[in-house]
Amino acid sequence: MSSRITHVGAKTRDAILQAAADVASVEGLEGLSIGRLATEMGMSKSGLFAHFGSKEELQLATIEVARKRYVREVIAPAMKSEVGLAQLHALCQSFLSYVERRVFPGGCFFAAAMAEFDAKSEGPVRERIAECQTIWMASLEHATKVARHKRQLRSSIDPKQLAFELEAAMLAANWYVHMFSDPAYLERARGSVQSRLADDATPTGLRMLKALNNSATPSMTRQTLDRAGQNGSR
Amino acid sequence: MSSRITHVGAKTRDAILQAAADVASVEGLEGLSIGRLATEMGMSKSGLFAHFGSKEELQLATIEVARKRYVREVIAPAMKSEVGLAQLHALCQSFLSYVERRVFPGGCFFAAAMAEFDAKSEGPVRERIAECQTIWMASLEHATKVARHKRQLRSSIDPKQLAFELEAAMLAANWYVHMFSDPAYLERARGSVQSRLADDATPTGLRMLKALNNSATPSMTRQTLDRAGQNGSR
DNA sequence: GAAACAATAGCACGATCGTTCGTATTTTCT
DNA sequence: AGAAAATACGAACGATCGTGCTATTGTTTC
Repeated sequence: MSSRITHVGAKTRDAILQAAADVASVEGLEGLSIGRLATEMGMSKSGLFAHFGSKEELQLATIEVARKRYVREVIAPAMKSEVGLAQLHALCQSFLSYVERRVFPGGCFFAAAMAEFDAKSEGPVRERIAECQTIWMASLEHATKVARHKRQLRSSIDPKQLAFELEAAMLAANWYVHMFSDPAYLERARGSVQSRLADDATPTGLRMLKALNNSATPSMTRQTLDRAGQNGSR
Repeated sequence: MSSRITHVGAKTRDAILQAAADVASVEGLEGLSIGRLATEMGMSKSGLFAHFGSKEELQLATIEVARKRYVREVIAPAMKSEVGLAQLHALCQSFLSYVERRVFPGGCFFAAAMAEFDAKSEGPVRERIAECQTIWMASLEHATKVARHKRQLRSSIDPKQLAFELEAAMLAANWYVHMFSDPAYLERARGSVQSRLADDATPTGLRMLKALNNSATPSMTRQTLDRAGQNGSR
């Protein structure tokens, strides 16, 4: 009947890891304790532990489900945009939306993990986190290169530098939004992204950016109106 | 004899806290364990513990010595520059130099602490970290306002936005330098700072930035030559 | 229905955590 | 010099950590 052979335990295993990703985004991957997680899942410590051979395996598995969530919530939506400047713009907006929607309760999982492990000694966990971060930066950089090749960004730009500046603004927003519980920092980051792209855009690119913003703002307005229109309906 | 009444224990207490700040920049303020710190200091756990009434007190005291170190290594040097754009520039260079010089072995103490506590529930430690971050951002913002008032930056700029973008680049450099052991990210951040300031500078400000860079680069060259000239002298 | 297997629970281990207490050593004050 | 105070130590506490081992439950398979 089921399209996939799904051992009974695979479902609980995934449920555990989803919860693990949530708590790790708040407490960190080291702060993630097996006992605490077991209590939260309503099962025994040893029962939960049996799904993974060690805490390190649990951490690595947690990273993997977090990565899938990140792909689903950030990367995939942006892939629907036309490659080039539109996609670069979409990646940034998608990330900021992902922070805003609290896809992970503690903010971006990978930002937190990078901050936690960047000074720590080597190990498989640290290595995997670094890989994920590299891949993300590479996709920003790749979108930049395509945009440049399509003459939407000036040929004189340094893709690595632009990717760095975009990511910097997004990361900073991620920290400040949570530290000060102030969503205004998301708007600051959106402003930074806009400036950075506009600074380096060709006239063609500028027109595209203008269009992207005109298509985004009305949609938000409509959404606001829709929500306002719900009063009295329930 | 001594100019300051210095209870004998105050010296060891400070030594403990200096070590605590170092390890906290790597392991985090929660990862800081009293037993580990006592071993590192070559003293008993209870003897060390007696200096603070609780772990929270230790954490708060650690933040305080870290803050003093930050003021000494980042703020104070920049205060020697003329107020305004020069000082804003100096604050940024000073921060990046502080990361480069590894004033804390795990990178910026407050960046690490902010990342660790930003999603955590309220508490005195989290609150103090937020305060320190606010003060730092305020000094960037203040320098920006003075620069604007002195007509070194355009009157149309948003000081909060500029401070956000400068801080974003510096924070990102702090993470990436350590995560990938690649000092090139410091140069990326320096480039970002330069671009951000130049973008918003008036002609007067631009001339000043040009001068600041011409005075910085030869000094580095001289330093390099000096070091090269040392061969054979010892 | 029995046998085989996967999944969970129970219990205990050594280690380390923050913390307390009583005591010994050192420094400071009178 | 002697009293008082500051400082450090050693041992132990309850709690929690990650991790094993054994038994019990529940689900497939013959």
